Amino acid sequence: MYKLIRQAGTARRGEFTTVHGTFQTPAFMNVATAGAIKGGLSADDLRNVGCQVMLSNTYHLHLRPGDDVIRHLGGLHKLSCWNGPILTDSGGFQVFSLAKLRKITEEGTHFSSHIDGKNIFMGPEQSMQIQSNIGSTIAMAFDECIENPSPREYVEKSAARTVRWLARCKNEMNRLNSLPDTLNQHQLLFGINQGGCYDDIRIDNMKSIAELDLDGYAIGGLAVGEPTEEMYRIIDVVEPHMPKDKIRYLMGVGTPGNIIEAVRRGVDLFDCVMPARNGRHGHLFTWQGIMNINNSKYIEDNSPIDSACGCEVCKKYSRAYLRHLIKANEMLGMRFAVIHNLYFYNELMLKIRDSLDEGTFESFAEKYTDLLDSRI
RNA sequence: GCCUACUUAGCUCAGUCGGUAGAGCAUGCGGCUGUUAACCGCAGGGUCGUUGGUUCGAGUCCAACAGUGGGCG
Repeated sequence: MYKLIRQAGTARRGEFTTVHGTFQTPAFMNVATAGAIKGGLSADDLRNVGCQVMLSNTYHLHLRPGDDVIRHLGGLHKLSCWNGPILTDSGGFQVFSLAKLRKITEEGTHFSSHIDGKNIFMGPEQSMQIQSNIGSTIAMAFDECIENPSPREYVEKSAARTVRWLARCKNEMNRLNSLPDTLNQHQLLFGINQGGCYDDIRIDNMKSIAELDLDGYAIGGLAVGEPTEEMYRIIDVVEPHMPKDKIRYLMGVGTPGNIIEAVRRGVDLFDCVMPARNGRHGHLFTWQGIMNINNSKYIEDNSPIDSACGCEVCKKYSRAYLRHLIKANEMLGMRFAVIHNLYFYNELMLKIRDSLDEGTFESFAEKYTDLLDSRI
């Protein structure tokens, strides 16, 4: 349940209460696709980097170890030892990113497993059943994510189908939550706005899904090919039609600058693979901008990654050591980089919240939006 | 000492019937936005051990020498 604490223009400071605890918004969800943050972080590590919400993936967990297995083991919370809120993505994005061999019908989607090529069918009901078995705090609607730009005719058709799917998701979730042996009978459901880069489709779609009175609303289908300014414009267009009393989630976004700009436009919740993936690849987010620790200029640099950072890596280890570890392909290098980057993202959200509480958000945004996305 | 194999990019190696050289790794740089991603892309880098010979033309065929490995004494 979302509680709006205060507003600064369209920017919102709030909190969201669930059966697995309350988290403060704006918030960033740390991506643990297969039930773990890639780079070797445990649930304890997640707590240490200040994570409030973990995000895992329906599709991946369905394939391995199997959602039935997870259910028998007591759910993903028990399995991973993360006892805070977990949001599961629905699998809709995988249909998009594993686009090779797929067939989308009114019923759902046929596509092949990236692990063994096996044919998989997933529709709204299947996605809800899997997420129910995983026992996540928040389930995402099964949607179709399309690339930008896409032809208007297709976007229109797809967005309308996603609304019909959403109604089916809601019915199925209600049914599952009412079963006596369901892991989490209070599982929440967020709807997802689609409509590509067409303002009127976005707005119509948002109005339609708002009527279903869900627990939260996401903006999907952004940061998938369109220019950044276009993404901001779509948020501006959709925001007035999003319920004020529901949490708002911008899916898959983004860079620190993207997040600040989206908070300014009224978004409460984010997730992105960037801090983890780019970290593993040697790109580190700092309060001075983005650093590529692979660069030879750091070979003998004894200073911490970011002297302004309080993470466990910056407190003890040098740029030279981290560069060495990553160049030497040591697991510890990736782990350190991901710990640092996630700490940075979670601290970014904390500072955004503090600035909203103190009424200094605009000056914070002024100072950091471009700086944090720039290269050192 | 004799026999034999090898010598091409920093490293490990390809290189067809003779037509002025490629890869992987390494190095340097870049990319990554609801993770098929410890991944992907680009770039720099070679008087083909040396000296001769054959040939219109040799990394490639021949000889000698040098170095390295293996075998036999």
